[in-house]
Amino acid sequence: MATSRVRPRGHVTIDEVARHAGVSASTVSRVLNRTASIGEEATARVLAAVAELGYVPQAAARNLAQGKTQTLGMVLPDAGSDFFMPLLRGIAEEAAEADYDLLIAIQQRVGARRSLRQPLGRHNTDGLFVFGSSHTDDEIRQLHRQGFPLALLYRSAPVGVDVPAVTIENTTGARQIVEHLIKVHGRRRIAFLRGPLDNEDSALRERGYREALEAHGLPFDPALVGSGEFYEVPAQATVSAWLTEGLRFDAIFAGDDGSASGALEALARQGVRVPHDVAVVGFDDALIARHLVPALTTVRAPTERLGRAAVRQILSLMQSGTFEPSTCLPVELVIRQSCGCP
Amino acid sequence: MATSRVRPRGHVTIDEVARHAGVSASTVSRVLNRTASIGEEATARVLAAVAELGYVPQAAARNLAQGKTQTLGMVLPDAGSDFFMPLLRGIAEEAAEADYDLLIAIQQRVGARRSLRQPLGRHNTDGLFVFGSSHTDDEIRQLHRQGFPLALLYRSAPVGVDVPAVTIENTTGARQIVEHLIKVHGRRRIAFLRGPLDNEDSALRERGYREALEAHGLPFDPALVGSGEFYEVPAQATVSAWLTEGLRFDAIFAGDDGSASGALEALARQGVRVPHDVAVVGFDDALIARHLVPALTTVRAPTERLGRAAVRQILSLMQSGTFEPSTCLPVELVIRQSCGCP
DNA sequence: CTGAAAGCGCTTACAG
DNA sequence: CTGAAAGCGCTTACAG
Repeated sequence: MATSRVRPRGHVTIDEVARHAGVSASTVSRVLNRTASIGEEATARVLAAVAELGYVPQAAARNLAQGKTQTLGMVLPDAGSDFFMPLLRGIAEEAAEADYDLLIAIQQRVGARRSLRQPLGRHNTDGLFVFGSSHTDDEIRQLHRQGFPLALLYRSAPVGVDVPAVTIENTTGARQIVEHLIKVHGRRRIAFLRGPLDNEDSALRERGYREALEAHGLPFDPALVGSGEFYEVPAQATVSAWLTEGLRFDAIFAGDDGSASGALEALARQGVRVPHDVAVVGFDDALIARHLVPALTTVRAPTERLGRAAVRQILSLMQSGTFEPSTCLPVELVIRQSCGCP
Repeated sequence: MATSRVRPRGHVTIDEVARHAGVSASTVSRVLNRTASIGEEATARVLAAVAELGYVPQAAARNLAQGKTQTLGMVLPDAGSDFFMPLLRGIAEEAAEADYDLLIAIQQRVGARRSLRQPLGRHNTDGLFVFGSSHTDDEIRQLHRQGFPLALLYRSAPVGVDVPAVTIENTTGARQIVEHLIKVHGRRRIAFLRGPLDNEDSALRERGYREALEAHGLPFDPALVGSGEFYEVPAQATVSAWLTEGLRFDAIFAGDDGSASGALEALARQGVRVPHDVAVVGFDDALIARHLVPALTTVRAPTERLGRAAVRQILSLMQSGTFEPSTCLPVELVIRQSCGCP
């Protein structure tokens, strides 16, 4: 029945290569993985056979034999703004350089949450990146307890959970940009548009905001803090409401560029001049920042670098068990016109 | 030596579940995969054991046994603009619904090109999405000849290559937006900023542009076609040069929103009023479109839908060998202010 | 409806 | 330096 030449799965196997090269499969494996020193001649024959047959090892078989997948997983929020491309690029490139694949999943929308089995886990991945609020503290704790390698992006580790976390200098960046408004532009009533209440970045940026006020003897006025949700629409609504109710302020520090954009929109609609009447600054240096009118002064978050750093940390954790518990990347003030600079 | 309770790989296997449920591994497999009808009682015991032990099948073992990976691959251009997030989301979600994983790779930068083995191929994937110009015609042809399931995104199939291709109504969209400039706003000297010369979208948009001119008896003037490269910087340079050399035009149809943004920038710098002196329109409806000043009139490309359609096509190809050779998704005119509308 | 057995394509002690 | 053999954890004819 079965013809010996038939290739049932449609791909070349290591045995065919071995036969072709006149060696054993073990030798082929060792040559390809450089996992033992092999004689010159045998090596040459193997390499020739591999090239001739176009052999590529089946990932599934390697994974099964080695007990690892050589794959890293990443869950992206359902939202998916332009913010994630640089992150993805950093992770994918750095992972590829270390010969790891990247499996991604889009977070299930709220409601359908956690319906079936988790898309990413130790059944198909050697490690997982956890972004911002894609997982709860408890979920992170549980994964970690199972001994599953994790790296956190844009958030720090829950207490007692010893995993690498890569973040940015939120507090410093926020303080610097608010101080810029105070010192360079003489603003004194600076409003803050915060992000979601459970968002760590937002909390730290608010801290920086308050530190800057304090450092310059300005009072903190709770009335000047409103909800921007890191999103245009709510930010616009908040600023419109402020204007309607006659709140006095001469600057707005938006928690991110999205809410800054909403703020600009609200101000423009009511004829408030930016930066003359009200200065506006943001955070992230998203793609739109340069295109807003006036061009947005903001804090640049090194997103791609952060992705790369996270890959290095998780690989280090997986390979040697050691890692930097927390890596905090510096940010950079990006001065444009919305703050009042020329 | 080896304790019988030791779990060397740190995960529950199907044999443990079988033992726990008092059945064979075959039965467990059948229950989980619904691949044969199993007695009620056995089913219940298996399910209970699975739940109790928290069993999740190892992907590698399944893949090896089944000869498939249940994974789809996607190569993203190195560039990685905000354009890709919706695409990725559409693909990832639709794939997840069909129980497929998504493996992504970032295209190697030019120069390092194709250095090692391909990151994505039949060794780790059941099918591959090919975006725009990420692969050459020859590469596509070769993959197809190897019988590897492919779906093309934002490009049509090379001649003689019978694979599903999902595109958008480039020509119609371009014709419509140019006709809008002609009919509604009375523009008669409309310039075109084309994309890369090898880009299919750009060629089709140029065709739509020319069709619109022709339909309204306007002459085609080669001087009015310049390079925008689907990118801000070159578009800005081209428009600046036009202005400097005194080229007369009363509208610009930019091949994409990125080049439209560059055009607006160039016009603003030289004090040309938009849309009063020169109307500007784009293509894609990227995130920045609404934020440009004036807000950009453009053509909306249904990127997420396109991703979903591509998944359905490749799955159909893989499962039944049948597919729509070409799916062309409708686009939609998005009227804002840069064309002259109020 | 159910199980024993073979097999998927690799890797890796073990032995030489 | 090299090979035979066992094993990774599943699935799936085959037999009953």
